[in-house]
Amino acid sequence: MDNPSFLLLGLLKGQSRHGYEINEFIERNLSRFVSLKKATAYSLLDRLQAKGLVAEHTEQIGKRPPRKVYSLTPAGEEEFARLLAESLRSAASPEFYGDLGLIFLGHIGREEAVALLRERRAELEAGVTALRRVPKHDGVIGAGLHGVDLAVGRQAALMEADLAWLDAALVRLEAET
Amino acid sequence: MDNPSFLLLGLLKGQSRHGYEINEFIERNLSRFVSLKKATAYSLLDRLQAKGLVAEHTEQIGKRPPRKVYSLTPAGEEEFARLLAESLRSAASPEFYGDLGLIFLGHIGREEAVALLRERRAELEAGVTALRRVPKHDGVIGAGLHGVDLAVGRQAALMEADLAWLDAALVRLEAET
DNA sequence: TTTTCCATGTAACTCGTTACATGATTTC
DNA sequence: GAAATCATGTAACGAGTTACATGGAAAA
Repeated sequence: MDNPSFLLLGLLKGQSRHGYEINEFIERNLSRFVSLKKATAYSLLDRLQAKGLVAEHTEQIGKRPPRKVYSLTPAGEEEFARLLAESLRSAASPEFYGDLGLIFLGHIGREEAVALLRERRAELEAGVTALRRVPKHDGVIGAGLHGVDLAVGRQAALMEADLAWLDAALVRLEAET
Repeated sequence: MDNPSFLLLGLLKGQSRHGYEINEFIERNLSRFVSLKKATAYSLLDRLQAKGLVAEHTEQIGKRPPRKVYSLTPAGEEEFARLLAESLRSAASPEFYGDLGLIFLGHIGREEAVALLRERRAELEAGVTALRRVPKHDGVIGAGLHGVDLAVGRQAALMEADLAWLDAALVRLEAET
């Protein structure tokens, strides 16, 4: 059970939604953080239904196109609880693949490397500033001290640490003969 | 052009290797950081050759099985340089998908959440300790102040920041009514 | 009246994983 | 004689992306 499924189950927890609505929600509120394409969401909802984790019923309002409304089944509730516990429990160490550039730093000239890392620094700083400006999502999903805001806070903290590390690395790199 | 390709091109930079050798190298030196399966590497090498980024020639030593030795073509050198610059330049913000658990924290009881986050804390702390103990890879890929060691240092810094954030978050969570 | 919104989907494609297959040769 | 090493692959599968298709209703 992977992240996309977890996301969909979470959005259906305590609230039925139809596919289009789910896609809208993701685009409007979560696009900064996750990327789940429409087609993927639709077909994933099908698969979740096939697995018995969500139930589907069709409804039509006025002359609008009919919608498929999904809601969690008991099995879905259980699975969501399991995934949530697992997600909170495990550390999911900050990505490493993005560090391939650092691993291969020896294949580029020192000065060029420094120049590129300075660009990275600028981008990172802009990213932190932008994140700190993100409006409060409080209540969008849960209530109280959690939800999107909590994740945003963690993200900002990590990016600030990245910035600090990068500054130190630049100093060391420039001190190299 | 994605991470797996970048990895393979980087391993071929300045040094021809055959498929088996590449897989061995990844397993022995990089398994902590990247996961690229054998079958994937073999077929990816084929694709890279089809794209003209690597050249292939077969050699046989004694009565051992014949090997396919790959090396970068000029186009491959160029592509690698491009990918390296791009990788160093871009910030590649520390993963967010792993934060889905935090986003859905509102769907679980406060005490249970705290208990799970404490488990996460322990795991994270163990991870940091383990990382700090990673033996120096200096010279494995490049030489000097870079290569795997640099990436390990960044990773450790990020994990320590994560730990600090987590502690603060726990304090706030427990202060909630 | 033209564009945007609502709402769902299909088809073709690429990518990565798993499990399996092969067969000689060196090491224990 | 058995096991691990060397060395490369294939086939089947699932997941995700892109581009395309549809068609009525509401808004500009």
